[in-house]
Amino acid sequence: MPELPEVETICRGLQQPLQQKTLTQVAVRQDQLRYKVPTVALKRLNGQVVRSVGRRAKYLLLELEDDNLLIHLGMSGTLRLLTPTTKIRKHDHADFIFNDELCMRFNDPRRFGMILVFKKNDQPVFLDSLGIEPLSRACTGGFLYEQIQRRKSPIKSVLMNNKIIVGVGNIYAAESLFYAKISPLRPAKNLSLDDCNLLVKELKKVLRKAIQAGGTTLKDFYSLEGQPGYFTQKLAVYGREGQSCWCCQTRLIKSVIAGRSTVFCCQCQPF
DNA sequence: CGCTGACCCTGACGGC
DNA sequence: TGCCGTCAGGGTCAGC
Repeated sequence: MPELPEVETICRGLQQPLQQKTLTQVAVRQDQLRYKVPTVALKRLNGQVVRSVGRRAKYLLLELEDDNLLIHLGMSGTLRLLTPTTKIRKHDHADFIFNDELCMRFNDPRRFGMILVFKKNDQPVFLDSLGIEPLSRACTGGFLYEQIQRRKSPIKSVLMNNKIIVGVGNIYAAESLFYAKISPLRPAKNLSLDDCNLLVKELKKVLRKAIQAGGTTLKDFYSLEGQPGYFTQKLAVYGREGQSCWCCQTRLIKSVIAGRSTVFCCQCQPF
């Protein structure tokens, strides 16, 4: 479900409530996720204090005293903050209960999410192989330009490649390409440095705006309080196939790129 | 090495 | 009303 702005919103929302709280109990009631939930390993978290809540790519990172807890929401995962006695819903996989009877409940119908635990000095290698954060200083047009030199796949695929830049999913890839007026189908290596500069600029802009809006621009987003997103019609192209372009009124078209549907304006985003 | 497509699941939705 | 096909914002892996 969530892309980077949504995960960032959840991360910020968890910081205040969880910081310095002691985890007293982890209750797993459905351990089938992308990887089986490590029920046994989770037991050793009991009694540990939450030092910080952070994010890397779309992973939420809860730093405890001796261990780190890694949560990925996959396509359909949600976290809610409630009391432990709140009625269980379908697909509620796990509860993380804290010393003040606060409960963080993980729900994931499609089971593409992950809950992982590891010792602090034992960071999983896959975190190291991730690309750079799109909102970091390291993410520049020059960086992208350098990365695309040998890539002939469509620029949209490159934008969504987590080994290059992390956290950019189908929606924000489409949106940033629209604002940069670049066709998602263009072979990456055909982009100029100017194209890359503009694309990175628009990508950052659209991500920042979404974070400012609290990640609520998505129709399926649920906040920590369980409130659905507004879906404020702020998306220029995503989900607007067949409707007219805000810029030139041309009918927006859909094309499948690397298995993901992509909406764009062939007038504003020439090939 | 780069890239595509299949796959892991359930639920929502549109067409008939 | 119900059944069926299609699609969904992510990530991994086999195979070309």
